[in-house]
Amino acid sequence: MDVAAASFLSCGYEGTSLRHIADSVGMKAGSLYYHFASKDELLTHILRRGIDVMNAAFDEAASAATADSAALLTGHVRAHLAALYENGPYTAVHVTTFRTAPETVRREIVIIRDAYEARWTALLGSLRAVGALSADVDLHLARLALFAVMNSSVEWFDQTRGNLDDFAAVITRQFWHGVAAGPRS
Amino acid sequence: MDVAAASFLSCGYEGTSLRHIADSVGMKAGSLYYHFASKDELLTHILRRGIDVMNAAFDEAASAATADSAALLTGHVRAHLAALYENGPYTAVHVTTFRTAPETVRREIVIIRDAYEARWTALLGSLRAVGALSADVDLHLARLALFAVMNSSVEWFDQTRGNLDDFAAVITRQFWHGVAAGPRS
DNA sequence: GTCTATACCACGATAGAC
DNA sequence: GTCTATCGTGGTATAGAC
Repeated sequence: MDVAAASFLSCGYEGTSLRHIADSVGMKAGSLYYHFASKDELLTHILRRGIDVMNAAFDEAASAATADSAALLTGHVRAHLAALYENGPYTAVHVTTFRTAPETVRREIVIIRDAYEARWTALLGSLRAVGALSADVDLHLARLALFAVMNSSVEWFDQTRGNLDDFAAVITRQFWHGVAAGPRS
Repeated sequence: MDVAAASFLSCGYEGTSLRHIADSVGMKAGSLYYHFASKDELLTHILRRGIDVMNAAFDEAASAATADSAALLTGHVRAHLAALYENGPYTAVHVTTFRTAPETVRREIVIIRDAYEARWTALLGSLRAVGALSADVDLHLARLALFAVMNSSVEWFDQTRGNLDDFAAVITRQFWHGVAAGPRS
């Protein structure tokens, strides 16, 4: 499954062939069907596991309760990035391959995916409730923007060069305070 | 080419078949080869055109010289989004399909793509030079974050429901000032 | 649980008639 | 400029031996 996830990650759904996966692990293509009923089922398993990892990371970040809103958010960003980079390709597959997956797969996965995203929207909502987040930001848009930065980073962030804690901090900081100089107008 | 671009956009490189493209325009697959030497060349043409559109949009935004830095940035964001949404699928293909394109295609396109991205980094650099942008932001990271939000929006922004000017304004505002409440710490 | 062998299909691409 | 016809390849998936 590791090999399959890596292939889905870099080659996409249609670009991944069961023959190549089997070859990579020293098996024949037909043998894979002892473990999985179809290519779609294999991908579904991988995507499911990816979301499980994300949820576990979210749980851990949530349990480290902090009074400071910015620190709480940084912790969650760090957790999401860790899921993306430190738990094999399962989570990252989501970012790159969900889009082109067959409709049957998407319909099944989108449910748990939405649940994960809802946790983030709720997190931002709670930050707003305590007055840490500006009252006029659209929670939905804010979450999408944050996800966009975190998820797109799989295409350009080199984890061998940069520290993940620093990266999470700088992303959160930019999201939180913006890039403008000086005091807020 | 419109049909081909739409297919690359929604199905990806491997998921797009020349037979389907031909069918959609009432032709036979073989006939396409009178116009294009290969599938790769077809995709290359489309990606090239997408970048041309983006550059033209950037030019137009740059020509509308403004003293106000935030307004200048908003204009460029509006232009990039317009390229994404108002010029057929050519620009959007870039966001979704470049990643899984064959290496030969990517190698050719990445040059002009990098040039476009460099224009944005230069734009942000000039904003910092006039003191509008905080001195301690990483220009490269800031550009990537902004691109992440703009480009990912093709997957969730519904242009039939939202006005593009408003959308550009809200994205820029969030990027510029952040989401935190109250005065900057 | 993995193998061999294979069915069946869709793909990109080419050749040559019209 | 489009057609028909076809080649060769590689895809998912199945059947049955071991």
